[in-house]
Amino acid sequence: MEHQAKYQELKTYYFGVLPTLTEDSWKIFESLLSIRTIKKGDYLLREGKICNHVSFINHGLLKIYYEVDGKEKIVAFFKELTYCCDYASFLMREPAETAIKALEETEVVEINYEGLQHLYNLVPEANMIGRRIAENLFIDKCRNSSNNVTESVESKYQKVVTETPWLIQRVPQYMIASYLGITPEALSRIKARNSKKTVVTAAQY
Amino acid sequence: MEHQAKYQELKTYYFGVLPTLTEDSWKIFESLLSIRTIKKGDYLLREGKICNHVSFINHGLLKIYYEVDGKEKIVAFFKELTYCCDYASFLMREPAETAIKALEETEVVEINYEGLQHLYNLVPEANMIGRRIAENLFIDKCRNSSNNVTESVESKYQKVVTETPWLIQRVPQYMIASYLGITPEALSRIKARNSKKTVVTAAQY
DNA sequence: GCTTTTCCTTAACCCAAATCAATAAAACAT
DNA sequence: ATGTTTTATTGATTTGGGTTAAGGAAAAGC
Repeated sequence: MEHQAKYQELKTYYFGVLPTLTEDSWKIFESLLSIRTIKKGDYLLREGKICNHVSFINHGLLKIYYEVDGKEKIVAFFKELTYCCDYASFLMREPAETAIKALEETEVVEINYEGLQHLYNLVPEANMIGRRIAENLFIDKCRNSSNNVTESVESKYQKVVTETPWLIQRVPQYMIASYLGITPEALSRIKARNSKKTVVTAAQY
Repeated sequence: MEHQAKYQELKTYYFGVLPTLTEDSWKIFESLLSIRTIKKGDYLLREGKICNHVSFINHGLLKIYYEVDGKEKIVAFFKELTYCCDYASFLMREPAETAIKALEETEVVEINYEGLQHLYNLVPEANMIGRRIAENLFIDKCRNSSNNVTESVESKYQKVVTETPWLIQRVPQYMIASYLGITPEALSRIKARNSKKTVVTAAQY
């Protein structure tokens, strides 16, 4: 099967750190997966729809965001070799308050809600994996909002620059601004201030 | 045993909505629990320590907060019949960035990290419970930060007033302010503005 | 190549909330 | 009850980011 290599990737990156499933369990899991491609600018999930899949990204880049009085508030970016989902909508079976849109041509391997419940029933060990995934998601979310509370916009931007340089490369600055919770103008000013500082500092030596 | 009633409460409120454990599994779980009381003003968890327990609150009230340049940033309040933990520290076995402090005399029933892992090993169904708990925590966190992004300080305050009136009763206003991410002065002004509005509105009829 | 659209920057002005400071009101203790 | 500490309010001032608007740079389209 052509997709075999994709699934192998998934197995390695997604579950590599997790307790391994038996070959049989893995087969069951694999049988529940499907592949989807999303063109740049298209939606993986539309606001108001129930999120019905957990998607593992083979390649591409997506954003998850709220739309509040006409303006986007980007919550997160998802790139290849991570999973992507409005987990709140997915788990609660409620309409999503967010939308997920592809910023680049994207390919995902996904499992749908029924498939996952099926898996939990058929393969009890999968509960442990599900637990770890939920735990990791929660921890990430905690770190994230901890950052938002603790740090200034300025240092949040610095963190993006140093910790996720790929983001700067791959998305326009106004989306970074939205992600940081400020306007593009404000981010532009912050950058200007910083580069001025650097020049001054450099000039002193 | 004197604590029996306490554990019954826990069983009802904490696991009531969750798939029930068998009597035997429950016995194992129960054997791993212990009781602790925290005096008003004392810590359930100190910043920098690894959070070693998930605590179910029998009675009392706690706050979880960051301390950033001398000022508290309150993340959440926990009252009786909910669970309380710095889950990020607990799961990652990392020093907590938060502290948890009792705002009232508090009694908790808790399970420690080793106990919980032990439980997961002995009672595989517990993984499902752990999964559901992590999922719920994550969803709560999502809702919360969604709120923070989407809504104005004003409407966040209104939400606290209408949705968690007990908070207003039980904690001083400056902590509500911290929870909302503003200064006590700012909250005082919001209240003043609102009551003025109400008076004006009332006078018009 | 040139045009068009999209994105970024800069400036002037405005506003909500922070800060600083002083006072008032509650809560607590003896 | 009275003094002490803690909490809440109000005012004056500052500030960081929002808003509006305009011009420049870079990408995308043809």
